[in-house]
Amino acid sequence: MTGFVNRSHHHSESGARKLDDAIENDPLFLRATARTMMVLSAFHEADRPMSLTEIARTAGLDRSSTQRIVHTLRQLGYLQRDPHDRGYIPGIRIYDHIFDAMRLNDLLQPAVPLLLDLRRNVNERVDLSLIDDLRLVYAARLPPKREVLHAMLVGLSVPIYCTSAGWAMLSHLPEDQARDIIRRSDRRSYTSRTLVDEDAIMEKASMAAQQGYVVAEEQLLPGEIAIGAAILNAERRPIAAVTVTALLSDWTAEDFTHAVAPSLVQTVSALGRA
Amino acid sequence: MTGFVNRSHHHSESGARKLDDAIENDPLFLRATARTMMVLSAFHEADRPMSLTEIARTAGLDRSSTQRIVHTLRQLGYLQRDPHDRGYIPGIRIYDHIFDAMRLNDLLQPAVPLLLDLRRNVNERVDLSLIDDLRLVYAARLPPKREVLHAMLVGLSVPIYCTSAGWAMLSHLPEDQARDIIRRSDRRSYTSRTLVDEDAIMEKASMAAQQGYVVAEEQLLPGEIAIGAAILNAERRPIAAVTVTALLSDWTAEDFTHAVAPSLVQTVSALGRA
DNA sequence: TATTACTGTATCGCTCAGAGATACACAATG
DNA sequence: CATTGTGTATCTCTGAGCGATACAGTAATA
Repeated sequence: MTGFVNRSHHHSESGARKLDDAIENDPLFLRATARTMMVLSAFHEADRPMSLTEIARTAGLDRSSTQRIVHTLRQLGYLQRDPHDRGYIPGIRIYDHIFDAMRLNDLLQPAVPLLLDLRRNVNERVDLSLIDDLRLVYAARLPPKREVLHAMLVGLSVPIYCTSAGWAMLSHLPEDQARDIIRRSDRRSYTSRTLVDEDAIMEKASMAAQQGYVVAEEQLLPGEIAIGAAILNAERRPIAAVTVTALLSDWTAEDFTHAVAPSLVQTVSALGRA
Repeated sequence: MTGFVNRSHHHSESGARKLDDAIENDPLFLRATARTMMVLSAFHEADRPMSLTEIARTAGLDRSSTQRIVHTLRQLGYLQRDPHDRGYIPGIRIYDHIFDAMRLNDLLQPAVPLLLDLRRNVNERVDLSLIDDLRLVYAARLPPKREVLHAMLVGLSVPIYCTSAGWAMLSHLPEDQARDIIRRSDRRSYTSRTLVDEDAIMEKASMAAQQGYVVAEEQLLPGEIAIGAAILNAERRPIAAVTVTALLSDWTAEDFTHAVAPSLVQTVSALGRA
């Protein structure tokens, strides 16, 4: 158990399969570009440096093509050898791109001060996540005092179907779209309390619709409680969500809700207007 | 003035030029892969959504090729249209890769708790940066209470020649390598106090060598003071640096140094052993 | 209202970039 | 010792994709 929720719900249907379809029908689709990104994506599956053969297998390419792509990406700084020369790892140039992505995201810039205010009010972990099909991807994370790396990492993704933020997003979608997301999700039980039943999840979404927020207890991790609310754009479609996360050892569910919900709702509504 | 230091010191010598060289001599170098990454890199130069033509010009490609690459990257989620449909911006899939890069970096994982300890001791901003040729790239950032986005962004890069962390790195390199880095740097004066003279910079490096840390006053931003120290790997080569940054309105240089230096030195030495 | 200059999008031949088979030196296994 | 991994290198043949060209829509000019 690595503690990372990522890597479990991949969005690539066996990688190469999707590629074939695109090539057939789409004359503008470049195989070479897709292959390049598939090599970079191969590291999603890994928890240690990867060998050329491993990358090839994971990306669904042959060793020769992989060799050339890896070689090129290495020249460019997007891949590098592990410090102990045990394999390849993502290179430092990746950092440039996340910087650009966040810099050019016009939700993030105004969000940070408001998120900091929220954290000061509630004094618990505050995260902002962006929607990506079936996932929520953390884009800004404000960890409390004592934390470990993974709680700080931008880019961690969690499923929609079993998170408070996810339920809050579902509550702002038409019912058929919401159900479609739930159905397509690979619903696994992260804890004994994880919701996997479609109707039970829709129930949570409707609570979110009524209240403007929704609470999730022990959906991803035992002992964890989270409250989430969605951020809507001008067309009232959900584009992001804010989550406050705490430990059940510190709060009862009711106390937590009463303490946090008002500030949270105020924050997301301010972000929606921005 | 955007407040971002990035985008000033690019590492690509006109982009296309470097590509030509590589293709000539290197049979394993894939033009298509390089072109793909050049399209993604085009956003380094931008501070707003980019049009196809802008991307093409910045990446040094023609519009047709750019169209196909952009189209493909968009299908894959690495690019997306701006919410207001004013142009292209980096897509959400980028976040996956930074997550992988940080997750697989075996310096970061053990570093975070130590950096948090350090920040608790000094109660000022703490950053960990990785070396990349002439640059330092922020990989972990612990902002103090009140901050804005850019102070939190992983992937921001700053020059080596005019930062405390950079001087600390230089102090652990052979003199010729250090001077080479300085000479190749595009030395601009960010403030009136920015050091641009090679010997003056080497002087700072030698101070870092003696003390194990070095202080930089108003090198990048007026009113800012920073203290940096290098992290060495097993072969005693500098691979990263830790910086503590504060405001001159809160500290005199001496007070700051006395308060922070011991904790900082202890932190980097612990990280070096890890 | 025309005009000019942008957008994004689409089509189509020709050709060289690159796919993929194959080989090799080396290291770490059994 | 054989086996299976690693990274690296070389070659031929072909179809992926280069880049020219065109077009509809929009925005800002005159």
